[in-house]
Amino acid sequence: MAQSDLDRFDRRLLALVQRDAAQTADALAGQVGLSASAVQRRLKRLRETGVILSEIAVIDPLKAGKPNFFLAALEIERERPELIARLRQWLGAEEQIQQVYYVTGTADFVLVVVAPDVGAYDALMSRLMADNPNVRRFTTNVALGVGKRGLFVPIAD
Amino acid sequence: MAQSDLDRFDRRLLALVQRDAAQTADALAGQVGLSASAVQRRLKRLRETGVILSEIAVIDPLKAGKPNFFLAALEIERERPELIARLRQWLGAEEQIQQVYYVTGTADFVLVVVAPDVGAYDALMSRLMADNPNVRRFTTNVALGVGKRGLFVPIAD
DNA sequence: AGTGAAAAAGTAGCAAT
DNA sequence: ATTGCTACTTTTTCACT
Repeated sequence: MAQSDLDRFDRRLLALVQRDAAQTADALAGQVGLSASAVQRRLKRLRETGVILSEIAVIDPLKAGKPNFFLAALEIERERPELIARLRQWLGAEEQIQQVYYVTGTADFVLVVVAPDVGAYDALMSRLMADNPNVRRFTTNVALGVGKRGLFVPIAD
Repeated sequence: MAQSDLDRFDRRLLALVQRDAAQTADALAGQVGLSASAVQRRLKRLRETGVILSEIAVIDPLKAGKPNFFLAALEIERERPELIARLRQWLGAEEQIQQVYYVTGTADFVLVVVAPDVGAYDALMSRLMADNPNVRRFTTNVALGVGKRGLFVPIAD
């Protein structure tokens, strides 16, 4: 499903379920101006075509787990592009690595890492360096707090 | 509800619904070893006590919206702590600012920003600087791609 | 896309542990 | 205090218009 396949109703639905995926189809129907079954059909299609990747519960880290957040900026040797794919795969497989951004600028990759404590973070990053020789160095910013945490994607309406 | 109030069942439920919040209580019940009604009660309680903040649909940015991601590192004047609360509030109110981390190190705040294009990002950051005089400067990393995007919080089992 | 019936899931009360 | 069961209600699913 390409972006152009999303009509106004789909886009409005996506905006709504990104904020609250637990709403009933009936509630959504009222907001977008369709019947409940039309909403169901559209949501089903959006899930099947991968526009909606998943529906997840967002947990308050202060109330469950009390993890620490770290931001790591990796600098890569670009001479060996074949190693980059391996690195991406490695990053994707680590559950403590929550987010991976491939960036330009002072760094090449920026990671959002969540770990129970500094020791676990250190252990993770040691493994990262040991397993991926093309990571030249990295810098870490330790998060003292998290002000906001979301995955909202704005959709042109 | 403090963390210590979460027993083994709660923790296992949280681990499961963080991956898939659309599962039925019956399916969850089988995985944690409780009845469906016990699961429902616990989930309700976890929502009411704010351990579960929300349930959201995760959208594939490439298939909907095709936004650009930016990582902004803000450097703050610490001389006026009263302005920091205002800044935090400002950041929280902006929908394009998806995530805010309060960090130590080279920067004070790191933002994950999602915007339709560079122009929208520039406009946002101009407003940020205009409205918050205590932001001394910021650096931006433009994301060429996003390798992974999640909010999973590991919970000691 | 909407309608309506059947199936499934969620909610609430209750006895038992 | 919390479980599992059961009756009840809501929501989803699906065939049909």
